[in-house]
Amino acid sequence: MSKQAASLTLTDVTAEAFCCQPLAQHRVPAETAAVLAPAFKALGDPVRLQLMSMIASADNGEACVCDLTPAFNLSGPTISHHLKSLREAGLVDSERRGTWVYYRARPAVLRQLAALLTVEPVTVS
Amino acid sequence: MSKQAASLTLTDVTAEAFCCQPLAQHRVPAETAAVLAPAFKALGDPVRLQLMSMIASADNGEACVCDLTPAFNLSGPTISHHLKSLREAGLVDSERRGTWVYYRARPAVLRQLAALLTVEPVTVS
DNA sequence: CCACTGTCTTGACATCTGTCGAAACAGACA
DNA sequence: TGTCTGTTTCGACAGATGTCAAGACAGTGG
Repeated sequence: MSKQAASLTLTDVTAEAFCCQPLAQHRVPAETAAVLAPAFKALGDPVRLQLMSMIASADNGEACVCDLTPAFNLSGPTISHHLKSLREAGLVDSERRGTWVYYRARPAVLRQLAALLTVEPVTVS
Repeated sequence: MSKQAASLTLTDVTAEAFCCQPLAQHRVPAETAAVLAPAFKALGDPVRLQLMSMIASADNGEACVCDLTPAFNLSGPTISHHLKSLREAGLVDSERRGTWVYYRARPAVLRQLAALLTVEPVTVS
């Protein structure tokens, strides 16, 4: 069978191909909702949505905190707090290299969320 | 002409084609983030994510509150509250027909969110 | 008009969230 | 070692959120 062997720790968004049937085609089961809702929640703040975009669209695929922080009128700790939210939601990874910390997007998770929201092009009658 | 007349209240997600460049291709501007974040926020609760799915995937495109409520171990007012959140986020519409109230998804908004999260298939080197 | 059913609003409550300043931690570099 | 810079954690606080019970509102049908 597939990756469903035993009671796998399915409760991890970062597992590749965790889901997703489009939300508009099949009812999202409670378990799936519990796993994916936190990711949407993380994107549900304007600051985090921008942070996510800045990270995902960065030239080399990663962004330094030192580049992210000045883009907002917010304190360092606050930005750090938001980045932690994104990290805990599985949307980004962080890595320290010397003095600076770099954040990198996890495209697989973004793809899952996008797949979930996918709607058929247009209802042609 | 289109709906863009003058300084249109662009701060409305429900405006067709309000956006969206994929988040991973261009930085999401603050204004766009402010408009779209509430939609993600609305999907950021497991109950609402399931409600959204139940509505969007309903047979005739609409779901009655009387069908939604029994699917959860939550009081009527609580479900109503969540449905209000979805409505205010522009994700669903509601209509009363006689005794029952029906909710219907707004596919255009879902499409915008999906477009925003779209990531290129796989980074082929 | 009155009662009954379905849905929403109100008021209350505990919890969570976004924000900051202060302090702690991690490396670089003298 | 000590100091400086960049980042995170801690502690605190106001405001938002999820939940419920009680009551208000909307339609149906006597």
